[in-house]
This record gives sequence, C-alpha cells and structure tokens, in this order.
Amino acid sequence: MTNEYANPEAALSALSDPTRRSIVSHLRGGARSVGELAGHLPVSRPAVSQHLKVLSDCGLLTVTRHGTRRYYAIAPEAVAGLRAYLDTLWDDALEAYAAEARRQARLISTKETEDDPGN
Amino acid sequence: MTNEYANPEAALSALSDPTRRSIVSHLRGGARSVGELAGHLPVSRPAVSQHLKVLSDCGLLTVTRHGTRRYYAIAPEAVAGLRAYLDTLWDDALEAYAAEARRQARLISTKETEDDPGN
DNA sequence: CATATTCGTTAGTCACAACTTACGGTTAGT
DNA sequence: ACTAACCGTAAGTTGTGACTAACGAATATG
Repeated sequence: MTNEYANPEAALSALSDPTRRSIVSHLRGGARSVGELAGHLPVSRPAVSQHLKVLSDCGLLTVTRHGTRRYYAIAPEAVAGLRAYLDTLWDDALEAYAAEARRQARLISTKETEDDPGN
Repeated sequence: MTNEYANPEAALSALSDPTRRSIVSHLRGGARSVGELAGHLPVSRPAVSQHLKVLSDCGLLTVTRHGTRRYYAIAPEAVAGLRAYLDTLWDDALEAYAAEARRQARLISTKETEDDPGN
C-alpha cells in the first residue's frame, strides 16, 4: 500500500502539475467520480486515474467507493498540513519582514506627523 | 526580462523541487549570497544559480547586489500571494467540510444507537 | 450466467527539468 | 593594468514524470 497520510512535501510536488491543480479545483464543490473529472479535463481517463493516485497518496484526496464508481474529495486535514508546512519554510523571514515593516512605519509616522507622538 | 511578479502557480512548481525548498529554508534567517548557499547544498554552484533564477522569476526571492556578490532573500509578498492562491483552490471544499461536520454532529446526536452499514 | 459500466494498472513513448562542465562578464584589490 | 573572487549563462547529458493504448478486476443489470 503506497497510501500515506498527509505528506506536505509530496503534496507540494503533486500540486506542481497543472492538471492536478485543475482536478483539485474541480473538487471544490464536492466529491466527483473519475468519469466526471475526465469529462472536464483535456487528458484521457487513465491519466486522470494516475493523477488521482498521486493526489491520494500524498493525502490530499480521499476516496469513497459507491457501486462501480469511486468518488474523490478534498481532504481538509491535508490542506491544513500543507499550510502549516509552508509556514515553517519562511516563518522567520516573515517575522523579520514584519519587524522591518513596523520599523518603516515608525520612521514614516515620525516624519509625516510631527504633532502625533506614537507609542 | 523573464522576471515577473508573484506568480503563485509558478511558485508552486518552484517549490516542488527539494533543492529549491532547501534554499528557501536556508533563507529563513535572512539574505545569503550564492556561494554561501552552495556551500550548504549537495549541488554545484551553477546549479544553485539556476535554482535561484527559478525562485526569482516566480517572485519568491529578491536579489540585492553588493560588490561582486548577490544576496538573495525571501519575498514576503509572494508568500502571501501563494497562501491566498492555495485558499482559492479549496475554499469551497473547506466550507463544505465544516458544514458536513456540523451535519454529522447533528446526526450522531439524534441517532446514537443506530448501526447502519450504508449502501 | 452474460454483458455493460466504471475504474485501476501496465507497458512503452516522449518531453522536460536538473545537473555538470566550460566559458564569459563584473567588481574589488594590488 | 593585471589578477582574483564571485556569479550568470550556454551546451550537452541523463533521469524522471506525464501521457496514450491495451488489458484486467470489480460491480450492477438483464
């Protein structure tokens, strides 16, 4: 079983493909079957199946069997995991940027509004 | 000029490469020169230059020339743009998930001792 | 049981991206 | 002006991933 739970780095690689991003976008409204997805995409149905496997293996999608069809849906936990992972990539940089922004704002406020002493 | 401003889809493709993620991770503490980055990476210096070009073209990094060196740093605006783009990919799905969670909670509270295997 | 539907998997092809090597361009120092 | 340091670019090779076509498994239906 290659299925693993919520791998943020694999999720990033998965979302680097335009077709897979389109699949995820089509799943915004809710679960869809493979045939439905393939009908709205410019690639063959097996290709869609392969993309769905990639998206499922990294935890971004979940599968629900219903008769002969399989409905794929976005896994919100993976979404949260990806956002958290991205934040760890540049958190320090964002803090430094925010600090710099505050410093710039303080400089501007002291220059433009002389009569308003900031705290 | 291949340089463009804050392309979220290109940023996603850029971050799909492990070496580029490592570069971004090394830039968390602040700006670094090409030689510094190459010293901490398992690839050659020209390869680092090529990766830095990709990261700069999608708007994720900024360059500052200082003597013979070029210092690369994370561009916080691109970070914010990427997060916003990701949210547009699955915002509806997240809302549907929250609604479904509420529906499930209501169902559980109404029929706690029911055992339905489904279809 | 036979058939159709739906989907996953495999094999094989092809394009692209990551890498190294070699080279050229800038800037600082002597 | 000459040299060294630092970096970007071009050319060429190689591995990886996306795709189609063909096949097989599972389920519903007559």
